[in-house]
Amino acid sequence: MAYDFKEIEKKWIPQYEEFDGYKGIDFENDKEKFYMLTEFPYPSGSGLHVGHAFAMTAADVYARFQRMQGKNVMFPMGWDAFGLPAENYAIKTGRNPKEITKEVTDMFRSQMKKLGFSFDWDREINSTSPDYYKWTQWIFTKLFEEGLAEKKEMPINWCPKDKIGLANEEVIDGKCERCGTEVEKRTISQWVVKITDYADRLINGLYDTEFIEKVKAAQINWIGKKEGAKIRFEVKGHPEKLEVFTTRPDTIAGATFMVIAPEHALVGELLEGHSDNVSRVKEYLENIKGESEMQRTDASREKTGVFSGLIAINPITNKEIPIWIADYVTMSYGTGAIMAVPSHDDRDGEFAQKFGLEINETYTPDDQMMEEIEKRGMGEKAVTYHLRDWIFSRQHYWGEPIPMVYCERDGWVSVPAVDLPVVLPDVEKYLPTDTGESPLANIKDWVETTCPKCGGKAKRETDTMPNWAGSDWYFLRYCDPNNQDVLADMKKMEYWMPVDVYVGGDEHNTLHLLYSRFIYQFLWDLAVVPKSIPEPYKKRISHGVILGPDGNRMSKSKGNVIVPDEFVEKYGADSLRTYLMFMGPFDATMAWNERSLIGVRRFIEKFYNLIELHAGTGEVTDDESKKVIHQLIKQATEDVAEFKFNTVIARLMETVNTLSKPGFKIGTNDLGSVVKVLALFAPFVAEQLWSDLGEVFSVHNQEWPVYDEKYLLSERVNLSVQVNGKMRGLVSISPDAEEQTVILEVKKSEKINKYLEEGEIRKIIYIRGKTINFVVG
RNA sequence: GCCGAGGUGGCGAAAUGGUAGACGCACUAGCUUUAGGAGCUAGCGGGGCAACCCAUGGAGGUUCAAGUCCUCUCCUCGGCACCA
Repeated sequence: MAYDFKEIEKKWIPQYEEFDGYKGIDFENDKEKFYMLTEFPYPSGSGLHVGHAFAMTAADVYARFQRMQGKNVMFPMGWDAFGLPAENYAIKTGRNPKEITKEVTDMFRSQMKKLGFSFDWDREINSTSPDYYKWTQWIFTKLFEEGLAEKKEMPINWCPKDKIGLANEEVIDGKCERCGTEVEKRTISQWVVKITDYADRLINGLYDTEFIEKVKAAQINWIGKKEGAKIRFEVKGHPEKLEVFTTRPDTIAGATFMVIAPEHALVGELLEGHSDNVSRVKEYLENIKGESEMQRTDASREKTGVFSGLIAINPITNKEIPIWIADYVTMSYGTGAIMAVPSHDDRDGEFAQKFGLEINETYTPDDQMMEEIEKRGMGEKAVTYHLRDWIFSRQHYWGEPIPMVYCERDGWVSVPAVDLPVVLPDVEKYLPTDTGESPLANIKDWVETTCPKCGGKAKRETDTMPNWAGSDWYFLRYCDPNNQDVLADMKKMEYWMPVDVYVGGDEHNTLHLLYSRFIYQFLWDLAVVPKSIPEPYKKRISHGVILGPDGNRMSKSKGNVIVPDEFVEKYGADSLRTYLMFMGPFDATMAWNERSLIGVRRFIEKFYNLIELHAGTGEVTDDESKKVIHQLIKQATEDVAEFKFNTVIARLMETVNTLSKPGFKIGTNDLGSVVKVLALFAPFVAEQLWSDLGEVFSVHNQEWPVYDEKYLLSERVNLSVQVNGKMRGLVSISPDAEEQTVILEVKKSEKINKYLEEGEIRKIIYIRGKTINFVVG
């Protein structure tokens, strides 16, 4: 029978429904546990993307490998299903996002099964299920109770068209992600989570992990810890001193002016005063008000600013220095005020140049300066972070309701655990209201409630959580997905945690990864996760990106989107999976190429034919076949462990090419070993071939083959002969031949001898089994 | 500007400091007469009839030996960015 992937898939896919080989078993202490995690997708209406297929196939290959190595593997999957696209679709169609989510997750699940991912479906979770978000809400109440969440006035990105607050990540190039309108800054009351309290721990915790370098760097960079000093400058005629943050207190003698942000409190005070400069300051503020966030943060832009009329005193030089207002200084970093050292800082220099301010070229940085500053009480050492507190409110419908109640008497009160979850109510309209509140604000009898503390009248919070909330702790829920009493059973977490390998995309290296590490550390402080495990993820690796056939990032507008289903249909899931893993290194950026996929398809066909040819013949494997097969096993064992899948597939191809030549005899056992290697990549055809070899279901819970060194030893090896470092020929010789034997053999070759006779042999370097180099001169 | 990853045939890519280009795609020639994006054999970095010579972004260096290690430099991609 010829290879027919449709028949094979039709036959085997249903068999895995009841298959327990893919399930992780709690407390299976006879085996080593292995927790393999790949990011749970946002299930969008357009279905599983080829990027998902790529990342998940890689994780699947690795999970299968660990399983065959005899480990008890947990490889779960779920849905991160709250979010804007479902809400937008609901707004457009008037349909309930709950229904839409159900349809879409059903579609995703079925696509994943068709692709042969070995997920443990008993552990499936859904962030939009009340059973799940009960605990997302519970975590929030704890943050509040521990003083890490508070509601305060915060400037946010505001879309004037949609009348909605946007998170930074929802602003693309200064424009609203949904409608493309330029966003404005607006101040509204928002829940804020103090992730900055954990900044140092989020850095230090990285040293306990085996994250790849790039991920560690991205996190450290994002947190942006800077050590420096806070220094106070006297302002003439003003009672309060002006505090600045600087990383270079040693350069203070070079500070010839100061700059404050337009939002700085001092500017507000100034406008109430009678300075001659007030009108000019007002004019400047008016000018920059119209600027978008994007314009303001464009580093290449020419600097603008205005003299405030205020004069400060440099505490070291005692010179009077002017205070300027400029938008290149922002309130969100440091103190919103700087001492400008134009001779040392490019931006300050540029500013001084433009406005004709003094530049002190003669000063030199002074190592003792900090000591002096502290002694004189002018300032002290300080640390500042780029990481900002996490704005946790969204005025959207499709998210977890923030489980808080506002009482006139008691202020904000968290909903007690017994009353959780606060279920997201059904609404008529999913659009935000004119006031910028979430649609929940329209449901009177939901909003109006009683205070959990005093029993008096109170109102519910109508904002919902950001889409990061559900993914902050999902890896814990997989350990115990149906627990009604706690977020996950402690013993089960102790067994499964930490995540051994977490495969994900670079786009989540800062936000998701940092947020979830923060929440885990917070839960650790609450002692609701195992005390012995301070970090949730042992190893984080990031997968590559698949570009469209034109070499560009896939996008609907470019029309270069690859939909995996189409290729499953055309060439089969096995070919698609194997091609995805063969494209290049696991972490590289690679362009889609259908011709190469066809090449992989040819290989699978050839593989199929090879096994079919030998199956049931009762052959005894000959030495040459043994050698080829054991080389394959060795390379596969080593390379799969390092996520080097492309080279394993190359070796599989070589193996099949060699063994397909006439004359090889291969027994069932050895055929089985080769099928097991293929099973990682092409699970369905491997299952078929395993069955054709007369073996019992399933190839996927077999033991990984072990190679025997004795088959890898060769009697002869081609030794490269170099003369003065240049390759001059090969001699076929025993790999452990003595140097004298090699030299005798080399001398037999006229071709090589010619070079040896060009001079006297001064030195011979012989590397057994590899090379011999004659230094002639 | 900072951080990270890279630069090897027409293309995707391989190479514990030891035969550069495995494997795949595309291409060429020959054989097969083939309803399936076929199969088989051979060739396939550049130059040269050849012996050989030249080739891993560029320039130096270490070494018997460098794509691989070191120094400098150019470029590409990804992330962050008026970070004080």
